Amino acid sequence: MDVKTLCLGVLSMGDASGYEIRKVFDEAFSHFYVAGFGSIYPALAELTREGYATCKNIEQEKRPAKNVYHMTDAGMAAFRAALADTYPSHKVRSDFMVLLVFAHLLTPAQVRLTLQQRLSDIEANLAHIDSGLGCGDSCHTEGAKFAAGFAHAVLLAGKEYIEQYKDGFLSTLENKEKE
Amino acid sequence: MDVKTLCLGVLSMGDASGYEIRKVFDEAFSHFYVAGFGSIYPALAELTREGYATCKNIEQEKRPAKNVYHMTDAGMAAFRAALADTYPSHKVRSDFMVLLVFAHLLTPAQVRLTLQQRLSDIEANLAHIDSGLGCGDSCHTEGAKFAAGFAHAVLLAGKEYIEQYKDGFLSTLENKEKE
DNA sequence: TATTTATATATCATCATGATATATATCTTG
DNA sequence: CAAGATATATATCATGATGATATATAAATA
Repeated sequence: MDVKTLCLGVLSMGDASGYEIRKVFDEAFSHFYVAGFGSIYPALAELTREGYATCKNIEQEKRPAKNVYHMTDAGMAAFRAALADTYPSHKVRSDFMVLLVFAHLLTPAQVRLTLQQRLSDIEANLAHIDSGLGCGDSCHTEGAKFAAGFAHAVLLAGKEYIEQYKDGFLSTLENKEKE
Repeated sequence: MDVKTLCLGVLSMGDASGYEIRKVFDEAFSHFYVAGFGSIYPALAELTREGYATCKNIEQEKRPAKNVYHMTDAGMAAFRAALADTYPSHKVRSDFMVLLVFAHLLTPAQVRLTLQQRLSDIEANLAHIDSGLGCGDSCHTEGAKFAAGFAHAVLLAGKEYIEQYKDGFLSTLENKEKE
């Protein structure tokens, strides 16, 4: 699934500017998709060119003007078709796990810090879901709740695994170092 | 962390051709990093150009010749430096979760299939780790074992969540459809 | 015998990333 | 109160990753 399709998804929840779409990615979608301005603005420009969205320049008081995008019927049809055609892949790209696999090339202190950083990131993510932002104001559907629950369960399992095995792992690394 | 750095990591475990490096990505690293030929070959070419690896063309009987890469001391130093400088990020890109969030735009049958596909992918991943390939022949270090255990715990939690809440979720979607 | 799978490398258009630039206004902190 | 940080808003660009395609051979399978 590309950023263009996901922008259509955000627009299916209501009209929005590029900046507002980015906030949805950052807040509601952050547990399963990352996208920045560099992807979103070109995507919106092409959706407009293809007739899947229309763009209206809105003047604001005490704020810069914004370009608000609105999804067309063709856009909605394209989004439904894209969903029906999407395989439910689930990919992880984890520098955390790379550091673990090559832990023997780091000092035990560096590995300890790595584990602590991952733990505090997980805790921040869990807090984000618990606060309700993981769903977003915009999407309080059954599907969004199920997705948030899934993300929560997965994060919690990772946290518990690290907490349970961290000390044993670090001791082993420290002993190997002495040899 | 880019593909170039991870290729250095694979070479730190022993000399290898591009094709063999790809197999390591596919087998040992598949739970946290995806990379194909299109990324690996250019990365190896640049590592050679930078003096971090040397390349030797090896003729084989009944097989095409291969370019075997060997890490230099400068390459090892660069790899250690890159590890020390890497934040332990952990990013998910999940079309599965996108489909969940927009489940109201699919039929309940499509959502059911989506959940089944994810479950069988998770089961395949768990079996891969249980078989020992998740660590790879090459890396049977403490770090690789810890990483494999982490991946296993996270996958299992996802599987259990889906199994536990799947039926309730699908019933709700079916009831909403009747309205 | 025919097809698929495995070994092996290379290239390329398309897409995503992350940084940088620009401009203004509000909020916070010392 | 002034300085700096944060929030609103968009655009661009070099670099890097993706996924597909091309090419060639041999072994395994049907």
